[in-house]
Amino acid sequence: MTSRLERLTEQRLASLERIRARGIDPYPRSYHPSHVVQEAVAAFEQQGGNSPRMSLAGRIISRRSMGRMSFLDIRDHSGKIQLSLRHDLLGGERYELLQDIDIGDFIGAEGKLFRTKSGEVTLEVSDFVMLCKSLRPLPEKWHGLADVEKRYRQRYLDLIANEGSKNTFVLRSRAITAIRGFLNERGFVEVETPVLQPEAGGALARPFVTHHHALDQDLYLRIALELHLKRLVVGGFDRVYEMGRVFRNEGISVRHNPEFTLLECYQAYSDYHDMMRLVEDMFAHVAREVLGTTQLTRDGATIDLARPWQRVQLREAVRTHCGIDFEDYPDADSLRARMLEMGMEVEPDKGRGRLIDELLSTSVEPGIMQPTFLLDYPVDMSPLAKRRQGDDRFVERFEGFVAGMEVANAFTELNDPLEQRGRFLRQQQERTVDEEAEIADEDFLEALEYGMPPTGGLGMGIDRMVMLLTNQQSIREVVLFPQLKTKE
RNA sequence: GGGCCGCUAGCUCAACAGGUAGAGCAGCUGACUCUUAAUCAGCCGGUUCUGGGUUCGAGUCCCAGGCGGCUCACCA
Repeated sequence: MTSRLERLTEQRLASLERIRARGIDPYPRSYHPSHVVQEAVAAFEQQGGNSPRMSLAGRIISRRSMGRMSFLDIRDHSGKIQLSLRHDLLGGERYELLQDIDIGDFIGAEGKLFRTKSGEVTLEVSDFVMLCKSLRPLPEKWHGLADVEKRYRQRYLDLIANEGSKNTFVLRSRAITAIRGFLNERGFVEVETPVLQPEAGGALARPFVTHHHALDQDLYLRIALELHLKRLVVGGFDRVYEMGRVFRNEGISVRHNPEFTLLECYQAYSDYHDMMRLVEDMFAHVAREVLGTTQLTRDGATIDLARPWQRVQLREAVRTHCGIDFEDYPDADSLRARMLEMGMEVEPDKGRGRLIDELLSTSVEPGIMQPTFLLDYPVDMSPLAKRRQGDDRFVERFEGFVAGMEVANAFTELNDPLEQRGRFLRQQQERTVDEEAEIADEDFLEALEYGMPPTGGLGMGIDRMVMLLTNQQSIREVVLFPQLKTKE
């Protein structure tokens, strides 16, 4: 380390030794404050300025010293408060201990609250104890921590220095609680299914591979929750969900972290119309719980998550946005030719489904601001969804979009085991040219053969939902420890 | 993986056209019993991301590399 930081640390180590020399433990076991800061202030205001004796604890975040009187600001999880420490009240020995107390240390303090001349509620400290000595200087109080890389690598500093960042993650937690509450209220049962799997199915994505030594077998980190949750529907969990981490070995971007949190839920005796209703209600519920409103502001526009969301046929949406009716092009070759003709860059290996997906993600998705469901996807994009009644080319599937971002994906689940097997086979045939095709999961197929009731299923990216609710443009701002390359 | 941009004190940022690397905060010493971005006086503090090169002289120009941001590609 550089000499400057070394010197600061040396000074603090010297303080630490002086504290020990006084017979004080700088790292005591516990401290039980009578109040948290916010409650203490609220009680004081309520009682018209009368204060009982109380104790508070927190990290020192700033300090103003005027000789025989000092003010410290401390902060706990609920807020910050000013402490007043006076030489005449504490006595010389106690007051001198302040010499060895730095910004960043934790202390516990007891006394009574009063209001200063300028009106700030302040604890008049009659005694205080050291709770933890800090050996490194905190980021600067006024500008906070701005270095983006440092904010991600040392998130704890970001949380200390930037209140907004902390608020984002508190909101994330509340959103997740709200989702659980919403689903539990409706009779859904939360479960946990394996992260390590012999085959990574349920989505089209490149998995991470690992190895189990005792079994001497390669295992994959899951890329979706789908196939196990549907096994549970077979097993009689009529309403089931899991909110869990999935892993995709693909590019990293402002919308993609290699591991992210996915909610999937399945409701027996339902179809994708019911799932649309569920998505509308869930978004509105969560927004009300964490924001107190269903309205968001994004890029200066107001977005209202309250239902009803717009419903547009995918085919219509693609046709209006880029002038291609993909039903005029029944195979990959003709569609690709059309796209090339329009000047689009097209990977030569992509199947028809992936080409349509490209049309969707490049021309349609970015333009959708208000909550919208695109419905009825071509069957070749969706091997796990049930066909539309009366039109074999499409499946009953929708994706939900808000602010140019995909936030939900749902369908009427395919529960015909023979057709499911056929769909898997077709995917595997395409696999020779397309690495990320769905793999036939024999165990899953066997489960389906026992019979799965008609079921609606839904997947939602929690990180993206939090991005919406917190108006963040990057997924790294809503993931506490985003994936970064190791230094050196 | 491609393109563009960035990396200077613990933190936030300066440094013209290539000419002794600066400031604020934090820290240290002193003064100060209602301050709150406390104030006042003084002081300390640098591998300018790394390694090469050009030059009398490089934070600055060139080459290579590292890490990050944005973007494109990739991506259920």
